[in-house]
Formats: sequence, structure tokens, C-alpha cells
Amino acid sequence: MSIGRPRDAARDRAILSATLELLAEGGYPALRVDDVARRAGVAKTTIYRRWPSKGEMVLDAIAAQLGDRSVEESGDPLEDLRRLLEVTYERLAETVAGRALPALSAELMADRALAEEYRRRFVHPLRDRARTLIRRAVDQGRLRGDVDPELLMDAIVGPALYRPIVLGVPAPAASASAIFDLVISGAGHT
Amino acid sequence: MSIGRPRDAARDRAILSATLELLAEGGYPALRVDDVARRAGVAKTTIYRRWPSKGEMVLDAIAAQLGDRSVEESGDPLEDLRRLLEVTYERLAETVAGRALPALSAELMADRALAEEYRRRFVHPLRDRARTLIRRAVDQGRLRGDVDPELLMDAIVGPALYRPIVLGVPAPAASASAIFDLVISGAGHT
DNA sequence: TCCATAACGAAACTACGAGTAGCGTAAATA
DNA sequence: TATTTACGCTACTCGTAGTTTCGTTATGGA
Repeated sequence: MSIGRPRDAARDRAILSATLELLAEGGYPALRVDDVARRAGVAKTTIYRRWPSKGEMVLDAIAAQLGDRSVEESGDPLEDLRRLLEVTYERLAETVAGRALPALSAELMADRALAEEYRRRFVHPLRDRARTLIRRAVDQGRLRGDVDPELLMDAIVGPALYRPIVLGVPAPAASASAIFDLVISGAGHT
Repeated sequence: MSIGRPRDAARDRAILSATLELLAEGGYPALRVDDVARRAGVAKTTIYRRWPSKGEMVLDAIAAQLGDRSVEESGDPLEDLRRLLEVTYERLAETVAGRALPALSAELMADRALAEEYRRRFVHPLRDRARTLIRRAVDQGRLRGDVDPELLMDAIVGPALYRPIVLGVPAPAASASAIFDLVISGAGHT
């Protein structure tokens, strides 16, 4: 056992909850560390004792709400891919954490290390999963063999972040399925 | 004629050039107004006499380099759409201004007015043009009638900004055509 | 029970960059 | 020559992230 007064887990929870609340109220740009401290009933030093920066704290707060992205598999890779997409769009559109993610990109472009951690925790797991499903679908002849998995993922996941960041409008959870169908079936006549 | 000493157009050019240079060197997050002033050989007050904020200045610098997006029409709406997409990807990937845009988009999340101007100047003209071409292609029976133009645009343009912002990697100019083909033909077997 | 150790709160502090103010000087028109 | 506006310079204000210092509190071990 380590010596000295132990960290209070209740304070961790209070800080992360306050972060999510303030994120819901004003979004990432308006989030100030002093406000988080006040809302959590904690000193600012207590926050900086736990996280090296505001960005890392927010990353943890988001992770705490999103939890793991596990989706049960049906065995049909295309249906699993559709389901994965639906769940992703849904979480991005309908949770505080999800709605905060696009704006967090601002901070990320300015901090390479933070960007890397963001990708490692939120982006890559999702893309790895999707890539596996796409490869399986190709193997089973459900997708054309000349399809580039990366390109396919960009086309179907891209709008979920492109719309809020660039257009300033949400990507509705319901659009996931429509985008999936569009890209799988193609927009042109055969 | 207005009275008093006139603004020096050479200083405008010097400021915009310096902005582009520094954008090329360190990207948007590292761009400091004091540095622009020093590089341009101008006082900071001269910059703020012309632009109300750093963001507006950068928007003008980018516009100065990108110029207008006019692309000649061939009459074939699908080929024109492909060409528009290629030009867009190319400019985003291969100009200082284009490479700065993604990081700027992120910054825009914090400033609604600036975001609106950004969309008005750079995003909407492109999307309006694409929408027209898509509608024309539908009318000519080259695209399915049940295709949602907005969804189609999101899928083909999205990756150009999604990749740099979220993945931290460029969207190669060459990928424009591949994405276009994928979304038009569809990834699945018919 | 005492002691070493580390967490905590409070307040004052530093660092940094955007944007502003005041003033003396330069360039234009009438 | 008088007026008006641009310009440079210097020194500011302001907001926020992150730090420092120190007195206080909780815990586990001797």
C-alpha cells in the first residue's frame, strides 16, 4: 500500500461530472477550468494534480460517459457495419460527450500529443472494428474486391464529424443508415 | 475623394503574404499577430485598423490565395462534378491556404460569426455548385432519383476535411476521383 | 499514539497572446 | 498652410491555462 493520504475517488467523479455539465451548457470553447473547480467544489490544484491539461481532463470526461463502444455481432458483416455506424452517429448526436467531440478538434489541432491520444482512444478503435467488418464482407463477396476500406470508412464516417465542424449542423442519428445505403448501393445507375 | 492619408495597398499585400508564409511554417495554431506584423514590417495597429480579428485576417489571406473556384463546364454534369471535386481536393492539399483551412475550421467552432463568414465564403459556394450539378444529373437520369444531394455531398466532400482534422493525415488530391467513383458506383455488388 | 507522507484548499502568482490606447509623425487634400 | 487620416511605437488591459507556496487534513505504519 502506498503511504500518505489517498486520493479521493469521489472528487474524481465530481470533477468529471462538472466537466460534462459545463460542456452541455456552453460547449468546449466556453469551458474554463476555474468553473469546473467551482462546480465540483474542489480546488483547481486538485484538478491539475490529476490531469496535466484541460484537454486530457475533457478526454477522460468524455470517455467516462461514452464507455466502451461494444456492439454485439450478428455474424452478418454488412449488418454489423451498419449497426456500428448507427451506434456511432447516435452517440455523437445524442450525448453531451458526443456533441463536445467535434469542438474538441480545435484544441487537438494545436496539440499533437493530445490529438494522438484522442485518435488512440476514440478514432482508431472504431476504425479498426469497421476495417475488420469491411474485410470480412469483401471475403464473403458482399462488397466489391477492389474497394479501399479506408476510402469507404472516410465516406461513411466522415459526415458525422464533417457536418458539425464545417457546416455547423448536427449529423442526425437517423442519417447513418441513409449514408450507409447510399455508399453501399451507389448513387448512379448501374 | 476621401480626405486624409490613404491606406497603403502595399501594406495590405505585405500583411496577407506574411500571414500565408507563417501559416505555411507553423499552421494556424502557431500564428501570432505580433509575428505577422514583424514579418510584414508593419505595426500591429496597422493590422487591427484593417481587420477586426485574427480570424478575419486569416480568412482574407486564404481567399487571396485561393481566388475563385471557377471551373469550366463540359456539359456533362457527372464529369463536371468529378472535376469540381478534383479541383477542391487539389487546392486543399497543395496550397498553403488549403492546408490551413482544416485547422481554421476547428478554431471556428469557438466563434459563431466567423464560422458563418467562413461558410458563406468557402463552403456554400462549393456546395451550391455541387448541388446544381447533382440535380442536373438526376434530371438527366445519370443519378438515381431518390438520392439526397446533401448526403451525397457529405460523403464525397467530407473526407477532404475529416481526414486532416480527425485523422491528422491529408486527403491526397488523387483520392478525389477514387472517392467519387466509390460513391457513384457503390461499394456493394448490385 | 505519534510520525512520515501525500492530498487538499486557498490565494497569489506567471506566461502568453489577443486586442486597445495614446501620442508623435508622415502623407494626402483643399 | 490647415485639416484629416494612416502609420509606428510603446505600453498597456484582459482572459485563461497552468504553477507555486503554504497551512491543513487524512491515512497507514512504527
